Amino acid sequence: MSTSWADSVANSQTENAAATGSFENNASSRAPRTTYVPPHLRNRPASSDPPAASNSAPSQAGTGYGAPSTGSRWNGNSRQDFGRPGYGSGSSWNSSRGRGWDRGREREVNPFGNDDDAEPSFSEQENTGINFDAYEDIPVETSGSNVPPPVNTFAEIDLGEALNQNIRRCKYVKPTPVQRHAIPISLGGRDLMACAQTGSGKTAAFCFPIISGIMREPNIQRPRGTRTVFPLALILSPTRELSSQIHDEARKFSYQTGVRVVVAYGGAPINQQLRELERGVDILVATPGRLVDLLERARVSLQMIRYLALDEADRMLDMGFEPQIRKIVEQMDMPPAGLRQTMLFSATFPREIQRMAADFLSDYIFLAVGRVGSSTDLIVQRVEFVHEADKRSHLMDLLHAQKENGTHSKQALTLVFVETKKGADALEYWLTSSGFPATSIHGDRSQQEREYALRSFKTGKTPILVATDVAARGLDIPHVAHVINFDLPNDIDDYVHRIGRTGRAGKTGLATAFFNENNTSLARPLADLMQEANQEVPAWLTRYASRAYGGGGRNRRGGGRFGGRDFRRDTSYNRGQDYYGGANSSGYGAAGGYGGAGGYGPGVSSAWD
DNA sequence: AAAAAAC
Repeated sequence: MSTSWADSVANSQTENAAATGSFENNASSRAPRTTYVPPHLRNRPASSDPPAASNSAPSQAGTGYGAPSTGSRWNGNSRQDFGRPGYGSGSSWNSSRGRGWDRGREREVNPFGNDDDAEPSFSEQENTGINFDAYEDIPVETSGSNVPPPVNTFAEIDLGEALNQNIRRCKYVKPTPVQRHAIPISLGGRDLMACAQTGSGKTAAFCFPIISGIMREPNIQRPRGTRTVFPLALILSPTRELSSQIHDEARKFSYQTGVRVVVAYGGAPINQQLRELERGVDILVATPGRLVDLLERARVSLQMIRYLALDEADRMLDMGFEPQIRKIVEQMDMPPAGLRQTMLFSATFPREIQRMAADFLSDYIFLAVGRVGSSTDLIVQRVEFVHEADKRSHLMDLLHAQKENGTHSKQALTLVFVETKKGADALEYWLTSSGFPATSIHGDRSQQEREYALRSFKTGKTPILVATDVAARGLDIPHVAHVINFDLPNDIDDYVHRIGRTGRAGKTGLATAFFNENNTSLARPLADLMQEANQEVPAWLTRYASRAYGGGGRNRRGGGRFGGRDFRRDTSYNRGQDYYGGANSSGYGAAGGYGGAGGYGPGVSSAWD
């Protein structure tokens, strides 16, 4: 079994390598994206490390990075913990972290591949592709007591040289808005509920403070002589692929910091994950089911957890996931709120979910980062009335048009969302039978198939991916030019997450939805969302919307505001009292909301990830 | 009603 798994990884790597040649300059450096690297592929020879990865700390101190004035702060008058000998040099990092991590025979795999020297253009394309100018005037709202002020550069944050170097390797020039606000809050030790957009560096926003915080406590003593491992940080996400993606990102950020990141999720052989855990783990990235398994086997203990992060937190706390999350957070051995630091990230935070989430938080700060204008400026949204029976032929028309347009290429991927797993299989079969290069991803496929499909899509081998909502949230897939809602979801939030797979990294995107009489409950929130996004709303859709089917769509959740509003401001919650006393808006608009720019109509959540 | 998430 493990052989076939390893083979599949090897195969996908081969495939990825093969794609490099035909994919111009942007595929090879994505090799480290491979979701799971088995041990026998992990120990690359030292010669594969790029020069920049060497441990010559002196040569890197403050080299032209941001404001150099603070460059010496980290190594100089730093906090007591930093006095540890050899800090910042991976070679001295052993006693308290994973055994053998730094031994020559188990060198840390360089997650940056070789793109430091060879292919700088990739990183520019993928990492600085973020349109920072578009982020300048973003409305930001914070509430809670004593909110730490935002920062404007990475350099003015005391993250540590090793982490700063990785930030440079990632080609992150300056922090995105969510990073500017969230990182100081987290470094200040505060709990956080943040509404933020994944494409703008959300993962980094919770990873940087965690990694930095762990680096500052190099001598944490953990129980020994047991097979149980004691991670210091736990990052939970709702899908395996998203956990895998977070793991890949976190590994880049923690390269040569001595901080070990391990991922655990279902569908993959548990033994390899156990071996990884035994080698030491500081940050555990996991999906809930597999984590519960590991906890019940007593292979993982949460008693040393200092940091808890929930990505896509509203999904993690919705009906399907809540019991598992409560079990993990409240019924195992994790320190309670207040004794750990908890960070919840999501785009949409329905009031009910916020209320529930407050159980996991202690004196938290609420942070909402919006976009000027509409949240989906970069995405052109179209809605077409298509009867159920006509959907396939209509889809084919669209795909044929793309093909003739020349947009049907490896650089222009098309993501087709359907409502059911069966529907995904059927549509994939129909598309491939019709000569379209398509594959599919959904929860009834094996993990191997899922990861192969995602890779095949990303590399352009099959530029059409049929997906259920498993692919709706968080996944960062470059070059998705078109998202087609073959079946519209019932929840406007899901729509928002789905179309957010395109229009990323400063690129424009197109989102087409097939609407018919089965989607009437979505008419109003959809029309409102599109209007707020300055999209053309068909007259027929407006008519459907005005009929107010289904009691107004999902007003029940949004409560009349977009997702980014602190529920503690609700009068029903604080009963006329100024509950938290420390409300402030960071210089943007009135405290009451967003008014025009970035705001949404009744019942519509924000269009963030 | 569906999807996701352990074996």
